[in-house]
Amino acid sequence: MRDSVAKAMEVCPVEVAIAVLGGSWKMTIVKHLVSATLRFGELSRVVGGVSARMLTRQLRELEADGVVHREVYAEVPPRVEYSLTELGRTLVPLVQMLDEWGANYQERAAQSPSRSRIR
Amino acid sequence: MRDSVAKAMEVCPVEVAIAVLGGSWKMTIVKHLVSATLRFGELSRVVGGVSARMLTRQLRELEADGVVHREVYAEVPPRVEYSLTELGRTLVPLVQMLDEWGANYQERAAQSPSRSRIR
DNA sequence: CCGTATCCTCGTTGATACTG
DNA sequence: CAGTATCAACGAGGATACGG
Repeated sequence: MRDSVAKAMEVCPVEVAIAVLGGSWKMTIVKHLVSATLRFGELSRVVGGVSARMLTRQLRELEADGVVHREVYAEVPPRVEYSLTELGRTLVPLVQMLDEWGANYQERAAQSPSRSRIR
Repeated sequence: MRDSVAKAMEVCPVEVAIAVLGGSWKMTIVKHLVSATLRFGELSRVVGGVSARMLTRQLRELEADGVVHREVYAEVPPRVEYSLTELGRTLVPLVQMLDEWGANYQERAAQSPSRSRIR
């Protein structure tokens, strides 16, 4: 398990969940893998604005945390497919709630578009 | 709104939720505020191992994101109380799910205590 | 009691170039 | 196609000291 997750375990279960899911683009990745198995390049496209370097890193962490499965096909050109593990599929209702909450938050923000500038 | 949240809005609603809730100790703070209004010092105690500096910072961000309300009482000695806003209370089911998922993850990890050391 | 100010370190991320 | 290597820049976070 990753150190950040181990550290979260000493604090609170909610922090464990955040440690596993809180990385940049991670939940977006999981969200897209809910409905389909995707190749690296496909993920790169559906997740907007992520570099190959970051996408690789986030996928490796999700794999290390047992959420995502990585299947490599020994072909030319190479093909690598990513899918949710059994554990990953337990995230489905969570992803839905987060997505809905985020969308609702976005709507509210659109109604009062002030910026509070915390530094 | 904070820049990280604005940035997340351009990616995906789930990222918005993560941007608001993903900071260190944030969900732990929210979790504890679900059942009670708490003073700064009380939060400092129930959230383990957080410095005053970080706790202040996380609380200010949660306030900026409209999740937490900060009430200052002009007394000596000073008293500052933190509570959930209406928006913050919409997080309650989310916090419960994250807590359960994290606890379940922790149980699984306890059964296969391997470490994958991703750097 | 409830913070802020300052300094410093370390991890994370972006950009770019390269490879099996 | 699906990455890795390398370097530079940035920001989060700890330690410590101080203030209203």
